[in-house]
Amino acid sequence: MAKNISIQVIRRLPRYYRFLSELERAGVDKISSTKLSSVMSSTASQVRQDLNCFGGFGQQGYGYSVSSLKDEIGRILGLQHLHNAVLLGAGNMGRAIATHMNFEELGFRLVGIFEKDHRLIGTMLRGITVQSDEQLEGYLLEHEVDTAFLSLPKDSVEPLVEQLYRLGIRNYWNFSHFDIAKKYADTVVENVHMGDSLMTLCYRINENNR
Amino acid sequence: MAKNISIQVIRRLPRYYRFLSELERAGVDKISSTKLSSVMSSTASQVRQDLNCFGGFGQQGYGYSVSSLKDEIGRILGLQHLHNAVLLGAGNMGRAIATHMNFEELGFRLVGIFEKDHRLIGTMLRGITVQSDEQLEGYLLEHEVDTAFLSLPKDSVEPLVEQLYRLGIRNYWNFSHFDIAKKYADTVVENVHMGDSLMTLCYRINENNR
DNA sequence: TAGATTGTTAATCGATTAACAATC
DNA sequence: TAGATTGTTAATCGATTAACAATC
Repeated sequence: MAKNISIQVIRRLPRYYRFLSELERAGVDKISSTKLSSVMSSTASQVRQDLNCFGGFGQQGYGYSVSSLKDEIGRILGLQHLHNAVLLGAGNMGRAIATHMNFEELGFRLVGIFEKDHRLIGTMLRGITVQSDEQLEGYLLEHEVDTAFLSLPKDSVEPLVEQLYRLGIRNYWNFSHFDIAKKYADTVVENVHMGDSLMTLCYRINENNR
Repeated sequence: MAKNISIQVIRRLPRYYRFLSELERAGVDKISSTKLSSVMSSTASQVRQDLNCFGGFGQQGYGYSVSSLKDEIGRILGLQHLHNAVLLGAGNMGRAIATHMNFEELGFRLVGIFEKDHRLIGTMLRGITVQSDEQLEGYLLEHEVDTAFLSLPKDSVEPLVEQLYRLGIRNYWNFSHFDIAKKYADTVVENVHMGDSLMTLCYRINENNR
């Protein structure tokens, strides 16, 4: 049982999963750690170390079976059991998330969308009717939801997370700059900070041109 | 001149910048590394080490001036000089990016949007008319653009990057799964892989519930 | 069996943390 | 001056890489 896997290894798992899915689709049966590392722009050592955090999935002298390694990593990620999630905020970013992501392949099921702006309430996204944020509490009390996707500005997120936390939501996919984990220690928070990403790109462009 | 700053440090710079901007807005004049580290959920040592990669911005016995440290980090990131960028793909994600990001505060200026789908061509986003992808080459030849934002599916990105690279674009903000940096070694690529982010969240939720 | 490639231990490298002299 | 806090060197910690025995 997971002996404290480092976050670096965890963040590589989705990439292994993606590359193995591609190889499987391309009809590749087996792959060595050396070949897999070249696809990953990594080293064979790292591939073997990473995989052996979870078990010995290879066969000496042969390599790894693509499809069964892919399945193993999917299982390690926990993609087979879907978490019900609500999306808070149906603005531009919320709509992009709702329509763009294949949640069911990523471990989640989007079950409800909530929004403050009356012009958006009642519209449909991905077959889901956008509800008023006033209906959120009632909805959460009646449905099994454990995760919230937050695509609202920071100032709206702070009071919203208070409500969500009170209602038992502990897992957050957070696009805002509100620091959920600092205020609520027993939460699992995955931040997507696209502004930080752009600033990092800016730095690296300038660094590159020196 | 930047003595090979580690990517870990670089990725923390936008966070310093954000927190310092907040403190400045809140009217805070000075801050110690200890206080800044608690805002950052980091250590005082790390804050001082990070900052001293770029110079001694503090004053012994006093701490750091919030506004001038913020300015310094903005300058290090290179936010004062805007890079002209085109957005390729005006689907859901592209529209969210175009309308949602404050590019001018993040080191970029969005100057053109291009799309294949005829239903979207001619629509306006952020005051910019969406153009046909057939006009891309002509546009790039006539305008000074050094960066492309890619919000299209992987299969469209591969041939598109070939065209962009040929036209001299070396900097990419990439939302697709096409591995630009592997094929073109002299590019600067910042990937945003939201699917990977969700899978990581899934892993961590399950890990947390064990 | 011989060749290939894993699983795993050891060595290296680099990042984080601690300590403290310098100094405002 | 005394107190506070930096800048910087040294110590620690952990991640990556290398090496190689195990084994298919």
